Amino acid sequence: MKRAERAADTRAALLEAAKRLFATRGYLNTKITDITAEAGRAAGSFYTYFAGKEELLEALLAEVAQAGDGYAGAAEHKSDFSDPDAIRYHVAVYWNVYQEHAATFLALRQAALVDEHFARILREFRRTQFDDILDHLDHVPNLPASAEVSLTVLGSMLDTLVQLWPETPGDDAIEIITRFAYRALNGKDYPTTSAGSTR
Amino acid sequence: MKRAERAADTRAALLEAAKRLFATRGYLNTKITDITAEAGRAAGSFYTYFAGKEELLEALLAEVAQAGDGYAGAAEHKSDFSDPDAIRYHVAVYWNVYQEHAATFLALRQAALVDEHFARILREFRRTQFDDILDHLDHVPNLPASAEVSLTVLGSMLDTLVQLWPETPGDDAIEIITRFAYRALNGKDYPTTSAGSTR
DNA sequence: TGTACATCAGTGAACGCGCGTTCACTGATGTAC
DNA sequence: TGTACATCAGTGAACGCGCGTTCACTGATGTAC
Repeated sequence: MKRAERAADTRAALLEAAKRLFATRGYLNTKITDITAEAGRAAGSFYTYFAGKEELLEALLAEVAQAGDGYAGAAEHKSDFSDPDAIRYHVAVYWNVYQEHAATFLALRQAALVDEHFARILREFRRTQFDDILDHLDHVPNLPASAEVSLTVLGSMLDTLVQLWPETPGDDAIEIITRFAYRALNGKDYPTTSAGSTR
Repeated sequence: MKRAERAADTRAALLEAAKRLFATRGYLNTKITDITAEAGRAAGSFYTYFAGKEELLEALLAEVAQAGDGYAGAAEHKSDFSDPDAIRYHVAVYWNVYQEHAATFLALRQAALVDEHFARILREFRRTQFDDILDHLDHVPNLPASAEVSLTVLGSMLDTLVQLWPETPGDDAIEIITRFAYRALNGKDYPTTSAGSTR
């Protein structure tokens, strides 16, 4: 095996091991030696690739950012939240991206509690999402509060649920949240479709 | 000054100092020596009153429980969430209790991330609240999902907002959340009252 | 009321554990000729 | 193609920092007579 491959393997093994441990015990409870043990390497190897746990988390965040680029240019999507399909689309994207990178987001949230640097990253991440969607409320005629406040409440809902229901089948969760959000934003229900049953 | 008074003073000073620090830097970032310094005592004094940071948090939780007893027997309250006043009442109680003990709840949530014992306490606390309110949905005719799921989503919303808006004037926050919740649960809006303006 | 001794809150330097981080070493891959 | 040396991924024991925790000591309050 070539040197470069070997190195790439070890780096990847450390990242994978970290994700597994973050998902089970959380970021704060995971020691660097736990990660190297889980990855089947010696403690010292860690520092060949990362200056510390923080830098490893940065690497995981870079993975997310890269994966996110796929969605960035996503074809035309519905963007008027007075249309349930538009809400459903956005909820689904959020839900799927989150599930895919659940361990990383969990780690980021925990790191943000203890480290101002990651707190800032988390704030900026949320702010970006917020700004990207804010205009989707422009044509909702009967919001429960200002657009900013309505969107904040909505975001907080999603944020918590995605942590609370790690095992709920995606489709069910998406439909429930969509219906909840639609009702709250529009002040009325939408007709149940074939995909819209809540049970 | 009598001995007993002196002791009570120190214990109280430690608890107050801890709350102040938890509120600003968080539970996980607060060292025991930070607490004693903030309270103006020597490091060793801490252990006269608490076996560790965990036991201090237990004492803070006991304060909350004691304060909560005041609400427990609260006179008849509206309990049908198809009535906006019933929602508003419950949101207000939750909001006020939370604001009062914000530092303690923040500490509990952080401790739960790292310590299974506190994770259990937090789960049980939420479960109690859940069980106390579940039947309030019995007479809502058009829920967006099952009562259990609807209530969970509602709870997650409250939980996050109360962390997110520490400075929002209580009345505004309560009205916004009430309107949001009413719409989501009932699939329609309620008439705006004098107290019901959202801006 | 006064004196002698006991008790206890409070102190802060010192100790030691846990874990992050280093570093001399090994063996395998890569390079030069 | 073969040999000698250089480079580099990986190892794990040892080191040391930060912080929780202890403990001998002080001085003030309480108690006994």
